[in-house]
Amino acid sequence: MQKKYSRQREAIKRYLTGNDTHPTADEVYYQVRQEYPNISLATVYRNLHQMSEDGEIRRICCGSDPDHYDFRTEEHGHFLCGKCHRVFDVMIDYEKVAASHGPLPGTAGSCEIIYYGTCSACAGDRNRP
Amino acid sequence: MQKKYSRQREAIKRYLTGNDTHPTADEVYYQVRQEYPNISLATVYRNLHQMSEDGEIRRICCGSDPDHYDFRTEEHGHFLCGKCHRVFDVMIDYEKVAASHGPLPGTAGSCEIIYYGTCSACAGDRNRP
DNA sequence: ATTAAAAACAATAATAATTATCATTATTTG
DNA sequence: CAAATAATGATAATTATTATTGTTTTTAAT
Repeated sequence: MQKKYSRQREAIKRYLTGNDTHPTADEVYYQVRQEYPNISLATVYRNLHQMSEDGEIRRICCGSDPDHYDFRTEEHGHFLCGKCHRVFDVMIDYEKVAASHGPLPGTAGSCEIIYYGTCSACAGDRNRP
Repeated sequence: MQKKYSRQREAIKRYLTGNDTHPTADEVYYQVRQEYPNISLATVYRNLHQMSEDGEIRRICCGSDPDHYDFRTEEHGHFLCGKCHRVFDVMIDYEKVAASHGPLPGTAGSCEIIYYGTCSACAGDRNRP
């Protein structure tokens, strides 16, 4: 099945690329809807999935949060804020990490490093009761 | 709501503790069923969730696999085999890891490190067509 | 430009994993 | 032992995601 162009996919990719907050399928859906009001959520999922398969983008599975998507494909880590549910990039020296773990039970194709916490913005506005 | 004893929860905990393959809720369900044939899947989920909240066990969210549960609560990493879907422990020196990443966008409560690949057992028996 | 073939679409049904509800049972405490 | 309440089993509901299907776009060839 050779790939064909689609404006919907392009819009999805464009939104992802222009945004360093790594959105979920839902967020992409609501944004791209501005431009294509009758785009289907299934189309968003289909294209996000396809593009990650093709290595064009990266899917980030973080905890119980729905999957987020990242246009940066180079190896790097992430930080999920438990309050605003945004995902931030974290620069990591993977060579150093490789040197700091014990033997693996097989061969690894990839390594995901995710920090869970509260981002400084959310820690700032504490609206106490 | 103060906690009460339950034999079902004990059986779940016992199975988890006696097993270093980190099972999913489903696997726990089918095992504990041997002992308590009419335990409910909801009971399994409820207790696994509750125990992770209480810090008695750890929930491992790995990729698109259903959640796995680990009786070891000390900080360590994991390796998910994409073929047999077993999760293995990986010893990691977190101090070294902390020294190998850039600044975080907030304060992290935990850090999950997961390797995705194929375990040696599964790499061994390659039944080619 | 027309048209035929294939891929992508919108709408929606289906699935999988997990959580919530609720009436009944088990555990604790007096 | 009896009252109070947490835990259970059964099942409904929810959430995120994938599959299906009939229609529309895109591509390539006339």
